Amino acid sequence: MSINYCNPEKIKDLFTKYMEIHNLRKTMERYSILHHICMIQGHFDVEMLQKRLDEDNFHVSRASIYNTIMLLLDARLIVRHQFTTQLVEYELQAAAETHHHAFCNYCGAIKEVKETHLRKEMTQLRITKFTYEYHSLYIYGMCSKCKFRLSRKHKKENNNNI
Amino acid sequence: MSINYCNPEKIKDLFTKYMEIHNLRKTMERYSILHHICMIQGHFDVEMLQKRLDEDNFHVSRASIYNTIMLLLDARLIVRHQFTTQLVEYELQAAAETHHHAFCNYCGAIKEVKETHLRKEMTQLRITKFTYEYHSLYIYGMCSKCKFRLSRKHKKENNNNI
DNA sequence: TTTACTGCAAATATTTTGCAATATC
DNA sequence: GATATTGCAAAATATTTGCAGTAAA
Repeated sequence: MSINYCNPEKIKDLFTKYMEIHNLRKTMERYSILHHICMIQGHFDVEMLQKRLDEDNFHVSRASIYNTIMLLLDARLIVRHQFTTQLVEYELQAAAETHHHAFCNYCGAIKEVKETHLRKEMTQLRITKFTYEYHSLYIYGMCSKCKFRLSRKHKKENNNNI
Repeated sequence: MSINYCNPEKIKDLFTKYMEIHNLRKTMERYSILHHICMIQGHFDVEMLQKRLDEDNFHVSRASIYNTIMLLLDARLIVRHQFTTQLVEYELQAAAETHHHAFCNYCGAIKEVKETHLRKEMTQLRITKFTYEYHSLYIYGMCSKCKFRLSRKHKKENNNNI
């Protein structure tokens, strides 16, 4: 149930500005990658992104995708998530800043959590000899489905022992 | 400047208890790996851990190190950090819970931040349909050294333009 | 005695790199 | 026209897996 709170045109303009400042070339590949990222609801990984581009008949090499993702990270237009060892995911910064992430340790589900109070506190955090730029907060635990499933399993096992 | 706030004996006992509950075998390898982790000040990676074990004439295979790390993560005795794409690091949970981490985007330095207020708030966080177990908070920004270095570089460039 | 665990090597997965071709400025 | 960027394939890196031997229970 994630909504992209993004304005694709605005994000594109920010990227253009970023590339101009850094004397980078504004290639079709880079714009196309960003465009498809804006079209994805929620998280994505490199695999998924390339598949979407291919489906849209715009093939971009793996190397270029990694290159562009690096630029977008540096431009602070996307953020990187890694909840488990296996999978690296990304998300539009514009979408990510609207919520925290709660990860279920038992089924891997990711729940988006609105919590403006905490976010405000952290943005106001002052660390000595350190200039705050951004942060990431991941909350780990058990989702309600798993809690229900595991409590039933537990009951069943106890009954079997009688 | 990181201190291991660990009591190796206590941590070993917790691991023993964990293995007994889960019907796992208490092997020399597993205890040796945990022992060496307790001896490391601050963060470590798989490479470093194996090197330390080898230096102590206790060779353990890569596979067993990964296996044991997985158990220790599951037992909540160590935590996993990944500040960048390249490097996965681990840390004793007992040490990690005493601080947050602030990562410098420009030189990669990791600063440990004492901030009990935030930690308490997060532990008290209640999310609907979700049972909190633990969280991770990373703060990203610029350390004072890089700020100084970059401001000097900037000044120098401006002078050259005159 | 049973079988979980280990070491080793091979397999898998992910990301980076070298280089010739191409497209941007 | 100069050169940054791309695609491709190969290389580098990190993690997992299969299997035979070993050791914990």
